Amino acid sequence: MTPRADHLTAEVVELIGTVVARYHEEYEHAAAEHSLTGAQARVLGLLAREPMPMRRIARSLKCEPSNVTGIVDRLESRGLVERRPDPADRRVKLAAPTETGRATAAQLRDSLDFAREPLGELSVTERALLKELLQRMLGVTPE
Amino acid sequence: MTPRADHLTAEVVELIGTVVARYHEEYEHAAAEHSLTGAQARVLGLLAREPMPMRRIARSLKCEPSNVTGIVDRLESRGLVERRPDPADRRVKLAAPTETGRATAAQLRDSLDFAREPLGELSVTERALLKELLQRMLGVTPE
DNA sequence: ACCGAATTACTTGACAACATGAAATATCGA
DNA sequence: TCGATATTTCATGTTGTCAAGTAATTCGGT
Repeated sequence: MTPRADHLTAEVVELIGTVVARYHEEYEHAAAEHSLTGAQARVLGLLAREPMPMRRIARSLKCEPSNVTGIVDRLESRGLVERRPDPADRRVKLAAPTETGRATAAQLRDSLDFAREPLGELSVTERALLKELLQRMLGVTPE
Repeated sequence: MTPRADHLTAEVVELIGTVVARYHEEYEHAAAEHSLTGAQARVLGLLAREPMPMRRIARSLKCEPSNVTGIVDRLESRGLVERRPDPADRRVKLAAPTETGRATAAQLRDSLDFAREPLGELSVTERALLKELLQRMLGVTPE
């Protein structure tokens, strides 16, 4: 595989680690302001985009489906999410945000200042550059 | 505060989210290969750099000191870490990696291919550019 | 210099959330 | 009907918080 990382690469890795830590901190904080845990906020954000079966939530979160049951339970007991039957398949339950849930998700998205604010430090050109570098790094091939 | 994010910024935020997710995945995976949890791996990595009192571990992890007790307990029961008295202050306990712990930490660091491998996609110039952009974003002022 | 009070470091215990894996139930598809 | 799939439940372990408790240090006043 890759040989031992050079100094520059190591520095970048370190920086990414810092970004990750900062991101998490901000995310948890934003979630906590709505009395949500990180996991709950993630699921709510996911469902705000599009209702989906439990199974798919689990795939998105990369965790076991049995875990999702509990998270959705807690969201449901707070009236942010509801389970609806899937007309096409009676085994599956579609989790969908309620009206309140959608509102909370929107507020949450807005208060997710993490990258928005620091990105203000960068010019438009730089942001575009950063975007391209990250895409390349992630192996995203722009169509 | 910052006005509603423009399209470009939103894209970059999204990308950062993806980077964060990928990073975590890789980190947990690397930790699991040594039968460690993410938190345990983080603490071990921290101590491999430099032994430190429990309180400082808590500050690094941004969690309560009482939480660190349990994590270090588990690492200690597996012989990866030991608690030593601080000669200067009998209240504090210094957590330090054992020989095995240091070896595990080194392996862990090496298997942390996340950013190393994808960064291979970028040229040296690009990596330097990325480093600078991330530093600016994080508000790091290079001396 | 001394003594008592506040502070600090760590642990313990109770409790909630998250996470996994195995087993149970219900439904689908071939 | 049989095997696969979607969800839940249960047992268990780790991470996290908070409040209370113990031990050691520091500081202020005399």
